[in-house]
Amino acid sequence: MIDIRLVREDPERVRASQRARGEDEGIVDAILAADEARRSSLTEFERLRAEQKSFGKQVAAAKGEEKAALVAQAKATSDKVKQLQASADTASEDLDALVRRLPNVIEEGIPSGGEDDYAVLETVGAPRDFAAEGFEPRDHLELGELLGAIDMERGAKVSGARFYFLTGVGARLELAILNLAIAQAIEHGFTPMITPTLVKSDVMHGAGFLDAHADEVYRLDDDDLYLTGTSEVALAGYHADEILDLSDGPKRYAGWSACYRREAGSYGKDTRGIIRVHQFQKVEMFSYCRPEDAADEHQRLLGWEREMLAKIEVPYRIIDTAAGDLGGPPARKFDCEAWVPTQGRYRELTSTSNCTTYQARRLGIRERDPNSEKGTTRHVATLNGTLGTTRWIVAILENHQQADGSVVVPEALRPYVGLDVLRPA
RNA sequence: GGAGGUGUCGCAUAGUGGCCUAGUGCGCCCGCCUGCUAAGCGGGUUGAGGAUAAAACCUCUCGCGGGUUCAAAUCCCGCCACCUCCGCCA
Repeated sequence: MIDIRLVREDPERVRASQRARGEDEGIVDAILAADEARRSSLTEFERLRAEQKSFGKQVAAAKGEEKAALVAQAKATSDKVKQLQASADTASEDLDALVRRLPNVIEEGIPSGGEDDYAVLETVGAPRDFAAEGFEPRDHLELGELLGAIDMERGAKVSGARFYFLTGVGARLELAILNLAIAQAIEHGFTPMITPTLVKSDVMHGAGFLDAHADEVYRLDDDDLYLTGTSEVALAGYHADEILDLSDGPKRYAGWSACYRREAGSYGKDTRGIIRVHQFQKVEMFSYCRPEDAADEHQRLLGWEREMLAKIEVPYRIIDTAAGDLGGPPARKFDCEAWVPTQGRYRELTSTSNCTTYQARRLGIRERDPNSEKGTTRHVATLNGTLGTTRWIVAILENHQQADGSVVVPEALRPYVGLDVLRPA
């Protein structure tokens, strides 16, 4: 949710953001009208309510017949107050519903357009030339099966399509990635967190995951709970309805959790292997910071992602996601995509978003405004970014494979895997 | 799952239908006093929204949501959280 005051004060900026996203800009005028309607009905209600209250004191003081007369008189006001309150409530709800439909206002200067309109900011490292090395690279699943690391067949037997078992060195490799990520996060001052993966609907809503992509989310109907697709949700809800002290800098958490995604609408895409699955594990950075510090914090999160990618020694590129591909909460999003040799293209390994005050506003996360002498509050900014996921196994296996099907473990992972080379069983 | 209890302004507490515009103590902030500190004295101290050039001011907020009433922290219903006990279970 964005600040209604921004719509009032700078509607053109909001319209421009909607245009860049390829979304309806007429909603801005609808919001302005609804805001006007809310304020006038609120004023009307408050005026009569004040009248009712002062009249109530006269009733309390009166006795006998006089009191009976006053009570009768007060009755009429009471009905009218109820009516006005009802219409003021309706007007507020109407405005709220409209404002909640509005995605975050984009950071100025990011690319306009949709999925394919991203800008490549940087390419790091070069893909290996397997032809020059004299062998055809195997894809991650073939390697995974050869190494006894990935079992898709039994995953499907037990849970259906897009489920899998990580076995033996596969399980060790996943734990290694996640533990390396947690270790790095701790080193940089993050608080490690193991989060709930079932959350209430208001937290799911607040984090912004039930708007455009609600069909991506698993829902437990009997309990009115949702399975989270990332620990970002629980970490955003962690400080809901609190006033934080950010005077010592951002509050940074590293969440470790299983992640669940329905992958509705991706039938036929990435059906092979563990690139696109219903359940995986992730270590996610999450930061609460001051709004004016958010863009810098975003760069810091990106920096920590790059540090992790350097440790697994894979070629990758960084893209600046186009406005129309952001989703509701982010104002800007950087993805790091690793080279996947057998696909001949880059695939997302990390994603870092600056949600500015969008999530915090919905979740009621505030701080004392350092610019205010009266100690008023304001909403904080929230950001998130990936430090490691199950999918990283794909990039590691394919980029570090050798002609005999063995895989060299990147040095930084070796203490966590406990092996220098993974060899076919 | 069942029974009982509790939920008030940062903390502790008072408040059983109108005098609550929610009192008091502690803590915290500002000031006075004072060689310094403490004590003492005076004032301030939930959050949200509206109004305003800014204020004064107005409305809402006593776990959350409904209801009764001219009037609700107070009465009624539902929900949630916590505590105690019983049962069941990893």
